[in-house]
Amino acid sequence: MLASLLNQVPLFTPDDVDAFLPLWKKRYTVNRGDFLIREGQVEQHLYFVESGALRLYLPTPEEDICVGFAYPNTLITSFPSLVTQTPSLYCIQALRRSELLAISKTDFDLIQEKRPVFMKFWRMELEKALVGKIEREVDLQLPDPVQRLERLLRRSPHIFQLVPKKYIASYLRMTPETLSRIM
Amino acid sequence: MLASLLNQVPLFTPDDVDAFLPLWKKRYTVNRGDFLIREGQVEQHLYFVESGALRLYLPTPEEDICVGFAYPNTLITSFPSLVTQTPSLYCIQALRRSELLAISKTDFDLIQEKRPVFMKFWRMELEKALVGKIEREVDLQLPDPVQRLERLLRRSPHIFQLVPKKYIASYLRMTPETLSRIM
DNA sequence: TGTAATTCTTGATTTGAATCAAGGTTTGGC
DNA sequence: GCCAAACCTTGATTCAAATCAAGAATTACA
Repeated sequence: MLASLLNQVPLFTPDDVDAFLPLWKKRYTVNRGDFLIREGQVEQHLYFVESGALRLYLPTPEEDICVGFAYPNTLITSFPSLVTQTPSLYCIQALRRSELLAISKTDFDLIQEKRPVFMKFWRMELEKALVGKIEREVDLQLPDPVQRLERLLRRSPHIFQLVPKKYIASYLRMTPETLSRIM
Repeated sequence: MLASLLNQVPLFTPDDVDAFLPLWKKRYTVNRGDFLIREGQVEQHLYFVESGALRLYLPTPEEDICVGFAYPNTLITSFPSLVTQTPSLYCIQALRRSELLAISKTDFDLIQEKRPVFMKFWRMELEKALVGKIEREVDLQLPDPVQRLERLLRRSPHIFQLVPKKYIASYLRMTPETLSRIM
């Protein structure tokens, strides 16, 4: 599953893939409600979702702010914590029973040093992620809830099947009631 | 100016810096109101601001949505367009007379291939940018305008000196009237 | 499969930011 | 240094989304 995805990356030779796959050493199965990481912990892993669904959110005194979702074939981590190795402000919680593969930061850093193609790969992934966040930044600034919804429907229609609407409402910075009324 | 900044990057040897600096070939001086890039153009450069101030925004039928600022010692570009080499949705406009240095995408890509340290440098810059955007994503989701303002005041107090408040208001997704009332 | 917990929907009401408007201030350019 | 343009402030009013509330539908899992 991860294998077939990596084999589709034009950058990688079969040998690159063979060097990479064994680094995804840990296999996690989490139940609905379980946490991959909680606020205060330092993120040590990058996760690949094989099955299930998860939410990434910032807990605040008032309410949780949902900032992302993960589902099969996507990567997830508490990125700021992983990069800076400081305590995470974010939590990652399973919305249903989920299976994940994990690679440690150490192993990931090492293979980037050993094989430049992985640094290039990661650079490209970061560029894609940044482009996505820039689009998201615009989405969040739209004053009209209907427009915000439309843009998410266009960009990620599948998440409406995978994730309870109340989390999507938070992600779209509106109440569940408002989302329900405009859907 | 750019030189002294690059010399502070621990990653770089003096030789790296010597190889990099000459690639910043073009020098632009733009007047207040001038555009570095307009919607529809394909971004070819990464810019370094030596003096002045600029805004990065998405023009929409209703209103401009301000998504960023640049000021001395910062980099700016229409990132999605630069990376994907597709027409830019964004505009970059000078808010006052500004002086910039520019490196072409081609030269930047080449030096990353030639000298791995530049790939590493760029990866780190991308990581920083992504962490910044993740913080910004949370800022934008805060329902209370006062909290949004507070977070910007904490993170970038200097821009209040550099940029007209009406653009800051847009950046904070509120009207100039609201910003004026809460400042 | 049955039952409890969770999530979703719909209606009534409140509230706070947007809008509209006008006067005052600062800034840019000649 | 002067003038026009741009920007900011403040007040009155409007309006759309949040809140409050309750019942319906769906989902989890024993």
